[in-house]
Amino acid sequence: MNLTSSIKRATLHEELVERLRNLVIEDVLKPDEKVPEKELCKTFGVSRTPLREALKVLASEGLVVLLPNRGARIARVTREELENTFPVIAVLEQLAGELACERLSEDGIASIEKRHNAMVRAYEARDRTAYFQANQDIHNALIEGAENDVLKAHHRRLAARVSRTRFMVNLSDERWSEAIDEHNQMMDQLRNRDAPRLGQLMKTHMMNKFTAHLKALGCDTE
Amino acid sequence: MNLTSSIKRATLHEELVERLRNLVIEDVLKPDEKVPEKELCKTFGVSRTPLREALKVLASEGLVVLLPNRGARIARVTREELENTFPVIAVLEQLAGELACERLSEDGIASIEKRHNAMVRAYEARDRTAYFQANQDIHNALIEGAENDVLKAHHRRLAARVSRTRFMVNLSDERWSEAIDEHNQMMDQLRNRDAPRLGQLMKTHMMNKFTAHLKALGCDTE
DNA sequence: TGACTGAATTATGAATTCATAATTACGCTT
DNA sequence: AAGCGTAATTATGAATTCATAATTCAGTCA
Repeated sequence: MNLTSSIKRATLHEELVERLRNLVIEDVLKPDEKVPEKELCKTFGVSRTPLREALKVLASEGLVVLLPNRGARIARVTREELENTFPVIAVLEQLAGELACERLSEDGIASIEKRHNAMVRAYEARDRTAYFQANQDIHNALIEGAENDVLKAHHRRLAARVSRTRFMVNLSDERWSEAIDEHNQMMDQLRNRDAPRLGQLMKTHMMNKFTAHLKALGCDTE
Repeated sequence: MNLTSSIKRATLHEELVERLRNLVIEDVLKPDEKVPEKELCKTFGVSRTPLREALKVLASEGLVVLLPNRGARIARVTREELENTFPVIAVLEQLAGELACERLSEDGIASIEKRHNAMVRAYEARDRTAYFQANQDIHNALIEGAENDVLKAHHRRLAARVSRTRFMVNLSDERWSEAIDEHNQMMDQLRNRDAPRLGQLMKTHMMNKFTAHLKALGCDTE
């Protein structure tokens, strides 16, 4: 147990960054919507100063857009931005795969295998929710296994940015089966501890995922 | 000429973020030093509010550390952080190389070749300053040529974080000659438009650069 | 002399206030 | 009634104020 976890939160703006980020990611605050400064101040019971500080941070993360003298709006993720973000996530996951391959303990690999099996079972039961959860667990475990905080932080930021669109698309049966196949190959290479091959597999897996994702979105995201 | 370039700056905090970032990168504000809030307010002629907003943003970028009720300090870059950052920069440059290879116009390649030749001349004249400048120009041109703002933004952020240490190390003659060799190979593959090979070259070039960098730093960075 | 205590000072985080830009509402003209 | 212009209202950015936490410094006692 982490010692700092019991400490509530040192500063209001940090807490607010966290909360506002979740509101954006969970799509409570919708794209292009104006951020209701006054209202949020009331609901959180804080003054405008810390809230505005938090908005500045979120703006630097790209989650909100600040228009001078016209307040903050929730950033809209354009298709172009998705197309730019995905390859970056892919190479970060490639690196994560390579590093995790070298650094994970046998127990760590076993733990990922457990999640992998859970994911396969979810697929066989066609349980999308369980599948998405297990899938995300695996990717997170690999990022964690890379033991590189810089990589983790940048991956996290990028993932947050596009996570909203994940809920907007449906996984086709064809792509789903492909994805499972790719994950099986990844699991094989992880067990082999073949870092370059796992990295390559993860990169192409992510790119395939994104291609399917974009295709499912169609062109109406702009 | 960019139309927005004539507009001074919309908000104080944006301008302050920019200025403070430069003060950190240019090592005017030194690692572990306390950020002199009051003093900076006077020199910039602003109140504490926008300055503190800027500090929050810089903290989210990792350039400063905020200690609750104890103000802000300039972040110290540890050896561990360097070791984590370098591979991430390397894979981003790999991706940049791949994309630039596909997207650069012939003129764009010619322009890089000009900078490349300038770099080689600087090497032959053993002009370190000119070399570093030309070298950075080439890398920036490749990032730019990738035409991916997300990649560019994350690369920029990471580069800013480690740029300070660049001034701390001396390039050995041996490494310098190796670097020129690597750049020649990169230039060849760029002309060939062999994206995977250029990407691979850039990744290993960066990793070699970093290895030399770390070796030159020794273990006294912690 | 040197470490400890506690008051004075200073710095920090957050609320409030203030000036100004943007938006809305209203009346006026055609 | 539609469009324009101006006044009222509101929202925004930034300065100021205020409460509190941290630091400094003087005085005390071992």
